[in-house]
Formats: sequence, structure tokens, C-alpha cells
Amino acid sequence: MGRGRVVLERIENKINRQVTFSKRRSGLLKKAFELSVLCDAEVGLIIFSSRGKLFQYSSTDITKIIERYRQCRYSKSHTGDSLEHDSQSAYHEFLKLRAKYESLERTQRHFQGEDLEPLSFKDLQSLEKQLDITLALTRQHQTKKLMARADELREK
Amino acid sequence: MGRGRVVLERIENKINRQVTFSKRRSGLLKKAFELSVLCDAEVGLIIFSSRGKLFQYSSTDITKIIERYRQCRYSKSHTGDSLEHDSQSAYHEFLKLRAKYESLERTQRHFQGEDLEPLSFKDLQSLEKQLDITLALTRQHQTKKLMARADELREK
DNA sequence: AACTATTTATAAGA
DNA sequence: TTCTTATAAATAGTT
Repeated sequence: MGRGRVVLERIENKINRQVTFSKRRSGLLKKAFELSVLCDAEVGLIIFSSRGKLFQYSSTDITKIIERYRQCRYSKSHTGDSLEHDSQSAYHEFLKLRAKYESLERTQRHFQGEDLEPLSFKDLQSLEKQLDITLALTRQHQTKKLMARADELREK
Repeated sequence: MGRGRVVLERIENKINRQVTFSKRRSGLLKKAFELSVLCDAEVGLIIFSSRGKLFQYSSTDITKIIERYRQCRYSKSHTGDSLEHDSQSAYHEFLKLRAKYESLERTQRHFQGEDLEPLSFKDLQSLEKQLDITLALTRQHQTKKLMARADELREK
């Protein structure tokens, strides 16, 4: 869109780069805005110039967009993790917990007979073994409950 | 840029809106990429379609861009409550996740035959039922695996 | 910052 | 959805 074809690489001339940045930046911001209006989309755009200056467009509150992005990206849960140094580690704790949760969730699904396809034969065998054990225990406990109740009734 | 002038308002025709979204989205993503390359800029772009589908471009790890954005936005001249609110909601999310995790952990223990005492007779019955179902499925999957392997061997 | 020759994006149509 | 094409829009190079 101009008097010459553009080669897609960093523009080495600093002045040129700066001018192009300014032009294309405003073009990009405009198009982001248009997309959101025309197509009823939620758009968030963050630009840092090479010298670190921030430019931004967002169709709605950008923190909400980021929030929503996180929800989409990293399964269900989300956090407004922040930049405070000590909350970095809090966020790390959060991520660790989420990983554990998801792993547990997977195991749980197996116990409910879901997602068994990816399991190896060995995995299936050990699952079966565990199920057998638990089944026996469960029945044992049921019997125990029944006996206890029967005893109670007899006492009365 | 097309056979008609564009009016800047939500496109009411659904099909049209979808087509335009698809075209302009790819245009926007392309231009975001070009800006980052040509001008050595850091660009993060998040798009949600009106039906909630996520599209994204980022010149570098988007979480880093978001992090940097937040630093720019809040680190020095922030009014005090937005960050606080953020980290509070993060903590709230953390607590929610932990509660979910602990609840799942409890269920999981039951499936492993642990802590069955506190369960009611009804709970035990439904656990038994689930175990029976899963057991059947597990055996079914094992058989399937074996058959598949047998087929394989026969082919050779 | 303006201008303008061109390229690029895309609206409408197939 | 994909392609084609006429035209609008963006912008590279220039002033």
C-alpha cells in the first residue's frame, strides 16, 4: 500500500522505522476498533514501541478481556495475577494448585469410566484392581451399616 | 476497501457479519504481525468473536506482554484500589480452587476405598453402583485392547 | 505533516 | 467456505 513493496523484516533505518510505526500503529488501532464495531467482537490490542512506549485499544475494559482470555486459555479457573513481586509467587502457587487439580480431575474421570481410551493395558489392569478392592470395601461397609442398624432396632 | 463504502456500525445481517469478521480478523492479525516485525514492536492482540471464540496474536509470550502492560499501567501511578482489587480477586480465586481441590480429593479417596466410614448407606450404594459401571467399562476396554493386539499379530 | 502513486485489504458477487 | 474482482483504504516514498 504504497510506492514500494514491503519486505517483511525489521526496518533498519531508525527514522523510517519510527515513521512507519506511527502510521501503521494508527492503522492497526483503527482496524481493531472497526472490527469490534462492525462484527460485535471483543478486541484488545496492546502495542509497545521499540522504545517501550505503550499504545492500547480495547473495545471493553481490557482487564476483562485479559481475564476472559485467561479463562479460555488456561481451562476454567483464572486469576487477576498482578505485578507485585510477592504476588508473583502467589500466582505460582495458584498455577501449581491448578496443575494438581487438573491431574486429579483426570484420575477422577478414569474412576468414573471416562476417558479410558488413552490408558494402556497395564493402566487398565491396575485400575481394575483398585476398583475391585474398593468395591469389596464398599460392600463391606454397607453390610456393617446394615448390621449396626439391625442391632439398633433389636435394642429397641 | 471493497465495492462499497463501509458504515461504521454493527453489521446486522448475521452471515455478512460473520464473513466480514473472518476477513477482517485475518487482516488485523496479519497487520499486527507486520507491525511487530517491521517496527520491532511488541504486539499483543486478543479477539473474541461475538460467539465467544478466541483468536490471538502476540509477537512474544502474551503473558509477558500483559505483565508489561500492567507494569506500565499501574506500577508507578496507580490509584491504589485497582491493584488491590486485582490481587484480592486473585486470592478469592485461589481459595475457590483450593476448596474445589479438597472436595475432589475427598471424592477421590472414596474411590480408593479410604474414608468410607463417614458415608451414609445411600452414598455407599451409589458409590458401589459407579464402581460396578466403571469396572465393566474397564474390562471392556481391556478386552478391546487385547483384541486389537491380536488382530495386529494376525496381520503379521 | 501533506501528498500521491501504489499496494493491500476487502465488500460484494459467484 | 473459497475465489474473483472492483473498489475503498492504507501507506511507502517523497516533498
